[in-house]
Amino acid sequence: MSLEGVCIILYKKGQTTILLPMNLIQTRSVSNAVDEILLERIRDGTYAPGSRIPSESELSDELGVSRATVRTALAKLAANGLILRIQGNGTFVNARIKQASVQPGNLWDLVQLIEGNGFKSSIRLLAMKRKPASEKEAHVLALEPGDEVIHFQRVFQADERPVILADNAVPAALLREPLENMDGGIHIRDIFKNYFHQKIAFAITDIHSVLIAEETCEVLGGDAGRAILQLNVTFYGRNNLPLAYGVNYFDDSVLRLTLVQTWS
Amino acid sequence: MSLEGVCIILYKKGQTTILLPMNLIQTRSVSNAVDEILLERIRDGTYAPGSRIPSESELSDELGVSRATVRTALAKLAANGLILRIQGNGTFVNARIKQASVQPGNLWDLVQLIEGNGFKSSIRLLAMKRKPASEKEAHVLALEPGDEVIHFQRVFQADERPVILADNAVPAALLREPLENMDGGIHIRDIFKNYFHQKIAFAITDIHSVLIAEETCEVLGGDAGRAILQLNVTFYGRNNLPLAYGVNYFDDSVLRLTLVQTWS
DNA sequence: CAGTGGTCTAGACCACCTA
DNA sequence: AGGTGGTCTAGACCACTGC
Repeated sequence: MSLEGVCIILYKKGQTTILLPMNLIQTRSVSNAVDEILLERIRDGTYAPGSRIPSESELSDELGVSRATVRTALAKLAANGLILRIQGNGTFVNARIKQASVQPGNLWDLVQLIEGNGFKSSIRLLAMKRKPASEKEAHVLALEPGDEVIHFQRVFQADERPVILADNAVPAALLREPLENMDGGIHIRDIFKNYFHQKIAFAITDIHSVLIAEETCEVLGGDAGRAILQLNVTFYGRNNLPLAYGVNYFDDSVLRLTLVQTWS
Repeated sequence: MSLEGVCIILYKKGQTTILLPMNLIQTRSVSNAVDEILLERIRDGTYAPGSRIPSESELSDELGVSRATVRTALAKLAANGLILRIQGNGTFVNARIKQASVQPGNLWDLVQLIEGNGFKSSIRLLAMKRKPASEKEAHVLALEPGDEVIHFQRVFQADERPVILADNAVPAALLREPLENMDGGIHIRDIFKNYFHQKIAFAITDIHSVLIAEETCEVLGGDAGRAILQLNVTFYGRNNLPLAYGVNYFDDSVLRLTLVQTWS
């Protein structure tokens, strides 16, 4: 196998041997490594937009892995809309992908949403407190009336400009570690891992259109009375138990919510 | 192989042999057949919500196919959020899936959106005409000023009640068959196949929040000045060329736009 | 520890497209 | 006809989970 998955990946490009920068490596599996190599070649233009990339067998030979492994990597790229696969013809780089701002499976990832729109994202924690669950929160999180939740209010900023107002509620009973000095900027997956010792299995997102509320307008700015998007996200753990409920408001004239969907 | 993919599928359930109804069969591949069998077992409660389903090896033995084939079927179910897979433990039926109204890859499929909300869908063609492309349409469809488009205006109904106003534009130059007697109710994939001799490769959808326009309100009814969702969909062919541009308006208080997203 | 899902291989055949 | 992606197999090993 010509791929070393430990910390550095070597591969041949034409005649030369390339050392892939370590910061690109986030994988422990060969197919993920292949995925990252191909992704990098698409990004740096080695595989130009619209052009045909090498066939499965060629990639399999070049990288020294089986064709099945190449296929799982290609399947991931195709699912994210980066390549188009046409039976009997070849695999092509999707030239329109830049238009998309989020991956289909990451609608809840606000950082990705902001950066997919070409901004630099940052997060500011407005408030964090423990309080009884609202009726809606109790219903969604399957709590009894009076049960407490931890409530976070955060603002996501694009190039320092506030663009998303995010409210999140988590049952206080789930907390396992003290919340002091919590870094509001980390990924929700890690928040749950570090402070709640839970793994998130899936999320269900509701997309609504609403008139902007006064308090929201004060945070986000802009005209009163305009229509904005409201994304309600419920995160679930492994046994279908709800872990968190979030309500996110943002202006779709600033942040475009654009999804690519490949034909099955 | 104990599966016959031709038109009838036989499989064992406990001790009995089951004849799967023909109307459930839409596949020519073994893994699709397995997928449909498992889907049917989830729907009819053979695999109860939240429960653990048989392991990959058990399914592979029972159905007489290889484990890899079972895995591709399970991967499809997992991608649609119907099952949760936990390494070292098992595969579980997602008990919350009923809450979702659309599959992640089918945001543009308005029929699925309506039926996912539990209504019976029907489509009414309001107008169909040939006219010069608007500025926006010309831009999105890569047309020259003055080029003509075929313009459809349709209303999607949920239990006979109008819920979605859909405008679609297709470059007239792409038309290959006369459009008379066109059935506005068929799938867009088939419209393109039958009348344009084109295959759709992927779609890019933009989600916006807007105040309802007067004309839209006349069709959909309800309060003037309320916020509704606007989905702009561009369909592309194989070589990244745009094939159609659609603008869909609907009220998210009637039709919920809900997506399941499984954790990678 | 045994059983589960996750990864990978080497090889085979098929369906489809282009030339 | 030759090459492409699509499907399938049989077998192997690994990583993780729960007992």
